[in-house]
Amino acid sequence: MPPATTPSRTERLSRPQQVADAIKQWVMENGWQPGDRLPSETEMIARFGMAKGTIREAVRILEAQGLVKSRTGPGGGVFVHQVSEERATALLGNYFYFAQLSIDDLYQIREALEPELAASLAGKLDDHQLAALEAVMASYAEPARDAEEEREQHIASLRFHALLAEMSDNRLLRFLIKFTANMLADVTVSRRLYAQPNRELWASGIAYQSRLVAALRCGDSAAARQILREHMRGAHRLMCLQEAELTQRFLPEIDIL
Amino acid sequence: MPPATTPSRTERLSRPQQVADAIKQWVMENGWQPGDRLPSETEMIARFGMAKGTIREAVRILEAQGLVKSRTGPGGGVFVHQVSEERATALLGNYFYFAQLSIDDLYQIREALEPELAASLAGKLDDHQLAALEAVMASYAEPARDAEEEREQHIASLRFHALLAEMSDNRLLRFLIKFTANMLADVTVSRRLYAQPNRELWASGIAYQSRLVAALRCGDSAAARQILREHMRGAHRLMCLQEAELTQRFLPEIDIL
DNA sequence: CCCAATTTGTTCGTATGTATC
DNA sequence: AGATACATACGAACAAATTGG
Repeated sequence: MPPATTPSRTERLSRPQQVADAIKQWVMENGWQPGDRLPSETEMIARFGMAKGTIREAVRILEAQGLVKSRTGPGGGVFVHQVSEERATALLGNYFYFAQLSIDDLYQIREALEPELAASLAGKLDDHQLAALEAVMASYAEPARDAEEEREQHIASLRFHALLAEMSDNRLLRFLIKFTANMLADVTVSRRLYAQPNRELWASGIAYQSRLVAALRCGDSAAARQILREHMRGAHRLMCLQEAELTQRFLPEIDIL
Repeated sequence: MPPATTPSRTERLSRPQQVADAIKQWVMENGWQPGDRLPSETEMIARFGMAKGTIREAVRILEAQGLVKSRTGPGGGVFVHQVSEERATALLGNYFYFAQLSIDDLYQIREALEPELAASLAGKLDDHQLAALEAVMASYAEPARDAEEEREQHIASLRFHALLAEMSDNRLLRFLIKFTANMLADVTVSRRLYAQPNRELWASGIAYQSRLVAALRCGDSAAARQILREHMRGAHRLMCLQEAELTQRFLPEIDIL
């Protein structure tokens, strides 16, 4: 288990926080692994010489971070738990909630990471995996007829990229690409960037993704990288236009600032 | 404030978790911002009809995620708080604690992101910022004489990259590069990859960084990208050699597997 | 410097819920 | 069904920290 969350500051830590840190360290020292049971509440109360409530708050802290899980009943208790990807995504998402990431910010990351992902996967995927990618593409083979369909297709298209990321054995790359796609989905949906169908974006997306799957199949790493690089640039450009148009349409008073 | 951390599952949530989610939503609905005070414990007890301990556990959950902070005394209370970068780093670090990221994983990310960062900063830095970079470089102008110095220089060199990242106005890029560098520092230190001074790595690092600062100064974006790309490739190669050598030295029995 | 008010922090005893045998 | 072993929740009292008079 990783080191304590807040070791640097010299400020007085609350007792539950101290206990949480102590438990963390305790788990590390003993090399306890996911699935292993921590001592029961009663034992911890004795071990730390603190009241039940304090111990419980400490356990809640670890639980909120996704590091432990507790179950009631006989054989129950507090168990070491591997932080799930969903939990990690949510926790990191909190950090960027106030940050106001722009379309440009997100695409700068996508333009760097996704071509690299494609290049590293070329020639490494089996028929089953390639078929799965084509199956996702099929879900938006027809252009959207209204805003609702447009939104669904947009999400599905991001799923294509998430699925591709899933196929990498680099867990960090996998996480970062999926996280960025998630944030992009949040931004575009919350800012209604998909209010009107954008036929050009749809058509170019389909074309790029088909070419990409072909390149992945025949193991052409350089082509895969290049295709995804162009795909990202194109999508970036169209998204910014969309954003600009929307800004102009709904917030004309911004001109006078 | 971002949506509840665990909305998807249909499993029964603990009451503190429910309360925490409710508070989150409450904050979002009212558009409360960092610094704003939440209702007092007493009010929440009345509002949710629950015991004090339950409310406190809920607040602890939010506090563990870095979303609120509480202070005692008059004028005290629970306050909405912007998740700090340190907290976000620690929380995401938890996710990768069990994941066993390899040197290759980390450098695949660095090779994709750092050249992009360099390119985007070329010509945008003022004299003060360029001087700051050179100051960090000066801290390892002389080759290390022992393992301890080698470790220090290694950390300082990662600080160079963190400082560079700090100069980007893309908060996501900034965070990802610093996070990756942090994880790399953890891995190399914990696995003693810097036990013996590596003169070649030191010399090439210095050379690349000098050239980089020059390219940044004269605004040559393409050159900056290319230099950092080569720098990362070189460092990656040398780190892997170091890793291989160390594996061979300390774990010879791995051959028989 | 102390005192009083306010708000979170901690304790303890008890009771309830839940899963296993 | 009942006993057991756990976490979970409640409530009342007390402690500690901070602010202002």
